[in-house]
Amino acid sequence: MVELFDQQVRAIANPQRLAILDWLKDPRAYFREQTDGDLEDDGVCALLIAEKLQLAQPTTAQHLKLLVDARLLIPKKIKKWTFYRRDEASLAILRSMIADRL
Amino acid sequence: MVELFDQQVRAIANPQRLAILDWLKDPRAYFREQTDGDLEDDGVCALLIAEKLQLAQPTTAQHLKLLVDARLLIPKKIKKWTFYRRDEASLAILRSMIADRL
DNA sequence: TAGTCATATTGCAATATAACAATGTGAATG
DNA sequence: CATTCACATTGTTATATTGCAATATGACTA
Repeated sequence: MVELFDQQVRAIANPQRLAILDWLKDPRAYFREQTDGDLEDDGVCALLIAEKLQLAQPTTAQHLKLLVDARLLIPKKIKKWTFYRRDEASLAILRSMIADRL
Repeated sequence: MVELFDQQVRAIANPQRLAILDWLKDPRAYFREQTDGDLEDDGVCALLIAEKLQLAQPTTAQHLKLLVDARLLIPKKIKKWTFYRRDEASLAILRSMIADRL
């Protein structure tokens, strides 16, 4: 059994995943508009994230899964897309736990 | 070339190393007194840390080196011992950078 | 319903990490 | 000056991580 906290710290211990979290703070600043789904309210689709990361789709999917499993991103399926946005509540808790334990 | 920030985040992405950082906040609460070197002012010797981690000495040395390389711990050689204490300045910067980027 | 599109999953390679035993090193001690 | 002590380094093994190509899945579209 792995502590959620350890899992979360490992999730952010990677430049690509840190970049994703950072970009999703202000999706409109980093991603172009999408057809179905609002960049802010619904999140950013996996394809746009893969494109911006300059990584293959499966690699990006893996990073996204890791962040979702760690409860740092929230996925939302609409039609054939999956949109990802930050889990702000969880991130706030993580920030304060890190502040505590560091 | 690796960013210091990424190196530091990877350094804390490990339960053993997080424990070391935590214990060194209050060495007297977690470690017994040593012959040469003050637990607070000089730091805690590697042997005591290995013992508390319940890990072999080389494994502990590796964790300590990683933390020193990431500038999160400061080593101090006295006689035949090496004492380790927290690099509070560096840790404060890291905390605020994480708060920023998370 | 066949085909396409976005994403997920699987399998694989390369590299990194975490552990240990064995050994090296440099200071202290008999 | 040989030995011991504390720690560092090296070599090895097992596992985790990060990337990709190939393929599966599930939803739309013609």
